[in-house]
Amino acid sequence: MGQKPNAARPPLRADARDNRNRILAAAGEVFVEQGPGAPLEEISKRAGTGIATLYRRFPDRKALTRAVALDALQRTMDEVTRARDEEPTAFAALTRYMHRVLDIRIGAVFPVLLEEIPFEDEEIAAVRDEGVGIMQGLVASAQQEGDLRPDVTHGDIGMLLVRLSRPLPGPLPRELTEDLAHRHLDLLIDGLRATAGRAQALGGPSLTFDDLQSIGDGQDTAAP
Amino acid sequence: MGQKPNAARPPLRADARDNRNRILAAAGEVFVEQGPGAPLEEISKRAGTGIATLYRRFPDRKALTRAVALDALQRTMDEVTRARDEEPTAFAALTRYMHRVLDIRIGAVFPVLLEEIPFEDEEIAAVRDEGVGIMQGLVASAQQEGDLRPDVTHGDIGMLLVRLSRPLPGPLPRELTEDLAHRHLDLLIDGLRATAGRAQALGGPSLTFDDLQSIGDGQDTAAP
DNA sequence: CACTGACCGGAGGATTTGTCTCCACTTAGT
DNA sequence: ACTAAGTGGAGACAAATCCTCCGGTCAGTG
Repeated sequence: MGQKPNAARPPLRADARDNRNRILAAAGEVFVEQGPGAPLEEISKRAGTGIATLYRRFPDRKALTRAVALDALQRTMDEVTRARDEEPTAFAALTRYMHRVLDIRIGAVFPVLLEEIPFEDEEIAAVRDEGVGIMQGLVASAQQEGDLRPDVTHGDIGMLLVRLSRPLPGPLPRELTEDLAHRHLDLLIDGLRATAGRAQALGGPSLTFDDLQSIGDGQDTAAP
Repeated sequence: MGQKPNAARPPLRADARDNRNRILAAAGEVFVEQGPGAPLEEISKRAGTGIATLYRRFPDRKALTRAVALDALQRTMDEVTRARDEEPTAFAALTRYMHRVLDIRIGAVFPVLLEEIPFEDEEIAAVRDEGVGIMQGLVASAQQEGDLRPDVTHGDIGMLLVRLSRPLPGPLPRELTEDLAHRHLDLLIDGLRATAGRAQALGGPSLTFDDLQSIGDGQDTAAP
């Protein structure tokens, strides 16, 4: 488990391995900035390699997309696990995790995944579901401990992270928009806190991750 | 003032006027969903007209973009003015305004404006600055009245609106993402409220609209 | 009702943009 | 020092998009 079916591939040479990682990182950035259809040449250029190198490691766009998604998901898993284990309260773990997600920017990569990769992809689904499960647990705990307002779902948190992760369009330099994202997340976290004199409960649909999944199923983008 | 230099154009025929408006509306939607580079044919199709009609009214992409931006800005101006005049408190006006902006989705159109239209465009700058001025006034009042936390700027609010306005990527139907946007705005508004026992002030840069403007000046997207 | 000039749709040529392959050159690893 | 793995970039091919042209239609008027 955890190895491609067609195993026994000789390990990459050191420099090739480096290049592969650089391409993966660059692809993450470019997908976040320009969307999942961004030109692959842009990615290879940003990685400092030729276009051929990219195609050698990832036979087509789908393979690259998938690798990026898997990589980001795994890092996110790491973060949520570590946050849960190291922070004193569930709420603290949640906030720490949220800030870290902004840094990874998986929030912005994740929707790409949703659009381009079938929901059934096993390897991805496994990592994803485990991470979602942990998050769900944190949310429930934080609500039981009275720190997190009871009317939000882990789906809300996920979607808010997506919103905050995406870079603001326009001429702002990247570093600045990232600082702003953290600032705005702080603002949001204050809104997530449980408070005695809350005016009223939230309106609108309170979706969970599973709801999103079932909605996604009925979709089709085929052309005649 | 307020009329194109080359005035005295005969008024459009009724059906042509209709088409023009439909194109404008469709362009707004498509730009929001697909970005400012979206194919013009998609716009004309969604407006229910032929591509030629679009080109007849708007000689090129820039003209269309500009018209969309101006239209959205004017509606936003309307909303902020009305909110200020009709609501009992500045904070109430602010929240009402924010919800209305989500409906107009100018938040998502505005960055397009920033990218495609020169900052010096007089007609646009006039409407924009007036709207920004009113917002700035509302923020200051709400802070003086003790309803709005003192460490946010009108720039924060504007950028948060941009974040919330943009549709979530992925297969969610449009209506659903809009409902969710309002839900999440409510969450955010609770974070914006002034509260006695606030943990700590916000970190990160606290930019105003003017800061954004001066940052935008030093940009260039020319090709060799 | 009949007329006419404004208005319309959509086919299609030109052009830009992106994908992916091939091959002569370079370099890590023994 | 040797060699198999790795590399880069030109360019053929394909797709998407722009924008114009022209025969047909319809709103508005007398």
